[in-house]
Amino acid sequence: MRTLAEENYLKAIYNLSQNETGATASKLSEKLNVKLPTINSMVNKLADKKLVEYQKYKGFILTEKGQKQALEVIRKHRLTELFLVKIMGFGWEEVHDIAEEVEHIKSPLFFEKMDLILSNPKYDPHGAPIPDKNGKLPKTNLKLLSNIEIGKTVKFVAVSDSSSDFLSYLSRVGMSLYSNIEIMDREVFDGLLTIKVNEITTTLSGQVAEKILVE
Amino acid sequence: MRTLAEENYLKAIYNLSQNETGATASKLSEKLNVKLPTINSMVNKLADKKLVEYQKYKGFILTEKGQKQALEVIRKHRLTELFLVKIMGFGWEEVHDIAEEVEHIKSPLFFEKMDLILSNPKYDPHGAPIPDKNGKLPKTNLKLLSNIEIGKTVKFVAVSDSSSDFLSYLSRVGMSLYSNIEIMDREVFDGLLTIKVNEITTTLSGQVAEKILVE
DNA sequence: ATAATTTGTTAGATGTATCTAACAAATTTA
DNA sequence: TAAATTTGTTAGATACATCTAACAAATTAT
Repeated sequence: MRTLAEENYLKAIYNLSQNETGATASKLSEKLNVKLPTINSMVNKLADKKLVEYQKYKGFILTEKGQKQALEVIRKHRLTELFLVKIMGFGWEEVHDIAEEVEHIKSPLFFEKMDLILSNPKYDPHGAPIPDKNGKLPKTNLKLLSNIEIGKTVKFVAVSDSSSDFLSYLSRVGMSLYSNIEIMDREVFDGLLTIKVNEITTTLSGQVAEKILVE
Repeated sequence: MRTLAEENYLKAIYNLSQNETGATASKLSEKLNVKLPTINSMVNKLADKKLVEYQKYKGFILTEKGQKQALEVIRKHRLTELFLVKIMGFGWEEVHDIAEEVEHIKSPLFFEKMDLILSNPKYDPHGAPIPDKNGKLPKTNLKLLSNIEIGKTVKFVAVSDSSSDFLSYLSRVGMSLYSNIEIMDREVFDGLLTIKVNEITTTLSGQVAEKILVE
């Protein structure tokens, strides 16, 4: 049986692989808060199980089997987040940590019921796509708010950081998913951004703008 | 931090202590599906942590601290069962196994929200009392259906077996919680019981009658 | 292109939870 | 009560997931 640690490694490798930089030992180490030698021995085990492929001193990639398993866990995570928000009344900034625990529940029935109650949802409360039962992801074509030209108006559809701190900050400045954002101005020096959301003009730092996904 | 195994031992010891026979190593071994030497070393650890008291070759009892922790887990289990039935639409025969997993979620917020949604419920879907936040249990005065005199009418308020097999059987013969049961006849030889529920006459074996709690 | 730094690996230890084999105590049975 | 059985304990092994210390390879900087 898949252990808790294994599930977390698969998920982390999957998530890192989505970035251009790919999944390396040190990145995993940082992400999972685990020392490098531990990463090494665990990845060796995952390789023995044909879940990841790797060669010494190169990065890791998930095999098809590994990716399928990673997506199962991610499906559980995202379904849970949406369930927590829609059915249980949590705020979008509260659900990440709870879902990190719930995603490891084995019972398929539990998640099938969530899926049913939520009517086969496609996106979680942070705009991330929910893989379907076969691990298929809805295609999305997202851009970073930090790259949009001045003058354009875009729709806020996802965040790339689900931490409570970040999401609370967004809520505090009145930004919520699916609102329209008009790009008023951008400071060349540091990317400081002036935007208009719901008739209100706000200023966001470059770091924040990089975590906001729009279309 | 409390481990998963620890929580399961505390819960099992608590449950066994409720029976007259008390919690012994071999009973725990059977209940947890773990060999005797494992029980031994685990109970030693729990004793080091002042969660149980025990002397060699005697049974175990929970300390106040151990009992408090056991009741926390039991609270989570029973809240979860009720949530699964009332909010998620599961049948009472489906929820035990799922709750066995969910009860180990750490997030207090998750269970506080369930408690809120369910309005501080007092009983789970099997009639078992839900400990409150301080570990207090509502007093109940239950009798076994197998001990009720012929001619009496009683109310079905709980079961002592939450397994899917048992509960599906009860549903199949039309018995659900809070229905009134009239004792028509009892066979002296084997306790075979004839009862009337909702105008329908049914026969239950002695073993089944022992798992049905009434008042 | 060599030195310094970063990144990755090996070796060996630790804590948790489990096991089997061997034995000891308590209880039951003849 | 002595033998048989059941129940409990000790000793030692194993798998998992982690660690530190030491070293090796790859990358970057001088």
